[in-house]
Amino acid sequence: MGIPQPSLNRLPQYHHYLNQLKAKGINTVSCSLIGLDLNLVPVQIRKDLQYTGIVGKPKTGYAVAELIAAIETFLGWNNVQEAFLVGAGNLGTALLGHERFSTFGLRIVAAFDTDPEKIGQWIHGKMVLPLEKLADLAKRMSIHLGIITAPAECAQWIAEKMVSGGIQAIWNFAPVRLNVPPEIIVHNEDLYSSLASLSWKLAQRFNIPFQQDGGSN
Amino acid sequence: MGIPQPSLNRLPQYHHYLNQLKAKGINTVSCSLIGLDLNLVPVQIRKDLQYTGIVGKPKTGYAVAELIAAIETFLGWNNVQEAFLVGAGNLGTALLGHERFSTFGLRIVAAFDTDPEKIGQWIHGKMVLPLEKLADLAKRMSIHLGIITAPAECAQWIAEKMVSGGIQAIWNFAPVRLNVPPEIIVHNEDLYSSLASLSWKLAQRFNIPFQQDGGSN
DNA sequence: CATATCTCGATATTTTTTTATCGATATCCA
DNA sequence: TGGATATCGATAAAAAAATATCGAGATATG
Repeated sequence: MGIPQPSLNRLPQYHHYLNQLKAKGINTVSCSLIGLDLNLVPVQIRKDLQYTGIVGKPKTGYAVAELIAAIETFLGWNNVQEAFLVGAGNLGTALLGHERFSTFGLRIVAAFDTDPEKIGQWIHGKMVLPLEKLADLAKRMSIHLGIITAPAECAQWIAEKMVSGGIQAIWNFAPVRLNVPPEIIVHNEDLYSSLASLSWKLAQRFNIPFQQDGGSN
Repeated sequence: MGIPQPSLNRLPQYHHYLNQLKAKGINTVSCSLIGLDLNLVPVQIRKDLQYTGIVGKPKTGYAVAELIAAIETFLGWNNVQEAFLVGAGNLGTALLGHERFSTFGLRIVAAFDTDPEKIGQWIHGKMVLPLEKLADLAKRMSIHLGIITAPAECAQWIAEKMVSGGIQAIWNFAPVRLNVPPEIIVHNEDLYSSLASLSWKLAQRFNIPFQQDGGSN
């Protein structure tokens, strides 16, 4: 893997924080400061940042701009990936509207759906196309990334269309495990899974009110 | 913590899978089978399930229905939490429309916004109210869960309103770290963070095409 | 009814991730 | 200019999570 998954997940957090610093005109930052603001121990931050290849200066810390650039380069955020999105429902529409994705290396170039009502519409400047055209278009436009925001029932079928169109990575918002060839990168964004931790913690709070662990994480 | 975070995150995956089995009329399941379908090693599944308190039978495995119930009880999904959502934009609308949340212990009862255009509208059967009313209503209705789907700039301010209204847990979709009292449970749902792993893996794929690790996870 | 096989649950081991420690070095201040 | 201090980077230790192993019990089969 090269970098631990948890470190990978923290990098965008640093990225966001550093951009705030930059906006405030702060040019240099230490792990101690980041840790103070982000509630993490400095050593961990230092280790995470080391994966990006950045080097800091003792006593001073890191150059904010350099650090931002290092994270972006490391994550591949400076060469923008074009993506197709399938499922122009509520969630799909939300993602299509997220203009800020382009700052994070993602540009959704078209949406697909099977609903005749939706096909032909423009959502946030992107045309909704019939799903049958996906594979062919993906090939011709060399699209490597697909986003599934369709209902769980259709997800597998959509994934197969994506794969047949040469798509290499799928960002899947449907709560199903996709069955695809092993070389395809699948990232599941399961809101229910996320909700689970929250419910559990909340349930704990109300069932065992005397044992308040106070962790905000 | 009681249960490791990764285990907690896997439980909904099992839950979903088990429901599929149930729908197919399968009454009993072993960890080996789950593992085969979900691409996990049986021991890990067994350990995860043990946290829910379920006991299986050698040779047979677990009773599907019992197992589903055990997970739901463990996660607190059978006593539904009512929640307020703030930010009736694209993402907020998407979440308001997710009727299935109620199956997972979550019922969004009202939406809030500051935009006069939105206030008074009904979105998926939920009224959009002015944000000023949040704290008071939360108190009166004993709402313990808040969902933030507003822009990053407003998130901190919204969080404070929630806290003042007695809300105990916040599901935060804005990409900012919220500054709240330590006893408040905050769960950040950062799409950019999620995107990071995906971008990184995709970048790896295109930069080092000869080192195909083939991991679909 | 005995034996082979499967799977659980518990314990042990390995791996991964987090946290601690320490010497080296850059900056600040007297 | 010299010493105090903060912070990095590297190495080491600790904690957490994943995986392996094994005995015991349940079911099927001959």
